[in-house]
Amino acid sequence: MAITLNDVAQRAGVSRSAVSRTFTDGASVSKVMRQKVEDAAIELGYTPNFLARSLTTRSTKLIGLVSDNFHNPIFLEVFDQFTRGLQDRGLRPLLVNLSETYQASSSLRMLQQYSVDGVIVASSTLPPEVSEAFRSAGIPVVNSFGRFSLTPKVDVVGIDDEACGQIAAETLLARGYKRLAFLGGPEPATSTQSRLRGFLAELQRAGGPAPDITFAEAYSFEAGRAEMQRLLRETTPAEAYFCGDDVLSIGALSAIRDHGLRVPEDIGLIGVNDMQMSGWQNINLTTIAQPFAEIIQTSIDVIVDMLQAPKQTAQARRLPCRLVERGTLRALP
Amino acid sequence: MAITLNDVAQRAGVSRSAVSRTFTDGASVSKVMRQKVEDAAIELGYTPNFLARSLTTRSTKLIGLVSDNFHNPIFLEVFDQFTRGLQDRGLRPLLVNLSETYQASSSLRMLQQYSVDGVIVASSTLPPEVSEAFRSAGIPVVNSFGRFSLTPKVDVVGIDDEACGQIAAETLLARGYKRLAFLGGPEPATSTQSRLRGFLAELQRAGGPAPDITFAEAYSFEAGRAEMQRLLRETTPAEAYFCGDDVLSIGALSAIRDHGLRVPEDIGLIGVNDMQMSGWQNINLTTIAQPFAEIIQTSIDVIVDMLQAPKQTAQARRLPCRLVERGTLRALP
DNA sequence: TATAGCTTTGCAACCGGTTGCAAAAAGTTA
DNA sequence: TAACTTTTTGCAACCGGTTGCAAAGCTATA
Repeated sequence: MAITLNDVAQRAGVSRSAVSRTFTDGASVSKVMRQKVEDAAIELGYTPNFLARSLTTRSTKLIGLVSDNFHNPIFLEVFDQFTRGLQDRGLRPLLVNLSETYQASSSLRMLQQYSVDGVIVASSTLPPEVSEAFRSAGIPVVNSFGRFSLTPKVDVVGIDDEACGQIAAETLLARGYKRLAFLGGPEPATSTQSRLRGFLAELQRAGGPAPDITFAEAYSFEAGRAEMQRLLRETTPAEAYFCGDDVLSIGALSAIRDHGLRVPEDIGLIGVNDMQMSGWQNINLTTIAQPFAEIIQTSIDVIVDMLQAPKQTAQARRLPCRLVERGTLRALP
Repeated sequence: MAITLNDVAQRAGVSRSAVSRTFTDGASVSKVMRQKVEDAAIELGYTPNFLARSLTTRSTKLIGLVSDNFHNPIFLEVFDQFTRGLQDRGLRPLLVNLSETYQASSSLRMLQQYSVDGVIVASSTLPPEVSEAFRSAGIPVVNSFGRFSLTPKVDVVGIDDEACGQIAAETLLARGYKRLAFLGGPEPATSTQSRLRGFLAELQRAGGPAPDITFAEAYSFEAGRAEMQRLLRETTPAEAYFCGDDVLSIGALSAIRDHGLRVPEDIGLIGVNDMQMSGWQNINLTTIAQPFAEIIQTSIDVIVDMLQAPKQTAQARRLPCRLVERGTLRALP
């Protein structure tokens, strides 16, 4: 069916090696040889088979892109940029969607079977063991949006979650908010824990009062809304909430407004991520932006480096967050 | 580095064929042989190389998943379901993100190089030629979310855009709206044109007045917002708008509210898609739902069938839309 | 126990490429 | 033109598997 290198060689009246060489750059081929081969190739519509080639070259240009975040809207930006970035470098993303039915362990086996050149684990909620398993199997791996560590077992690119909590605290205090609260993502998530830690540390340093602390069931609109509804029903609400993530914040925002309270007049709200919808004018959420583009670009750079040179020791990189002022916090006094 | 079939054969003291056979089901291997091989394989941590295998079996289980919709939030649901559905059937999605810099033609070449078993083109905006190119190259292809045709060149699974426009018209008329308008996606998009056609036909049939017709620059929040702002500034707004898509509707919604008008009291709005955010209580958009799950499931079924049996003639399937009542249209009289 | 029939196994060729090596061709220099 | 380089080319082995075929092993029957 498909045209192979043999067909082209025969058509051009040359050896198989000759054809192979004209299609691998840096190989020694004369002008006239190359011409003959290219003519034949075009005539026949030949395309080299990458997978066959990979057998000997030991490089498939396939990168496993594994995530479990498919429901969070930040996924939109993240996957758009990852796929483009990889494509721009001639790499191909092989997508893995982890879920209850598709476990991390089977994804390792599967990506091994496909001889991926490397793996990007894009998730802030997956445990480090997922990335480490790839490394143990000898596959270059980088954990994007992962947790910072001074002694990481795999390369990590993410934000400084504690600094993020600190920015939230500083911002809220600067605006004169007194009764503060933290509304986190799922309690076991390390990202939520680190943000909380940074938040508390800064409040304490500034001599502020201890905040209320609660956690939503998931990083989702419904979970944020449900938790805020519970808070409004069962507690005296705080003056301002630091929410673990934007989609959570938007859920909380809807609960507050439905309860007849105004934002930011009655309650202030600050999120984390700066996803697309946070900027929509009917949401207009004040938030701490994750530098998506930089994290993704850096992750790709790291994996590309690892493909070229065997890995050195693992390194964790923290990229800076920044405050994005919108309409859910009252103005500076 | 990696363990190969040879290593296992040697370790188990058997031939290469024996090892191969224990790992291909349906092959003839005795109990004791299988035991020996499996022991050696486990001991060495052997995983068969799928790509090498594909050379002779002519099947990679790789499915190209090509799209250009990465910015539209419906992408969230679509990709989550596609990746899971493919995984459940033992297929692997190789993702292609079409853009200005990465053209359809190069994606064909690239997917050929990787010998994908089939391709799913998931887009309502890409021209039919994109899918047809794959078919011409002999690659099984299905166009998900594509346009219906009585004589399709490739298999298509989508909704009936005209029926969708008809539902919109019926719904608006039933609520007693008189001055209607259509706010479409980009004018050249066939999905927008078909929805408009169905909308107009039904209005005419019912003896309703001709609607105003305008188009947004893109299927995006900003485009919907900008176009609605222009309408509010330059025209007398209609009583109700049928918007080409949810994200567009949400943009329009924000413009209307910013303009000091109420929805649904002053202006009614109905969208298409029923994406996740449309159900968020602070958006609460009345819309016509696309049956995402069914479209995706059907698309996968179609491609799987094509993998088994050589393709018959192409067929276009239309799956039914349904109205989702929320809060952006006034109640029935 | 000899023979027929079925199952299991290994050999060797093949899938579509790449690449080290040595021979052939072309280019330089004297 | 001969001798020496340098470049180009083809051969053959290899990458990690699969598979048709025939030989070997086993079981059942007479």
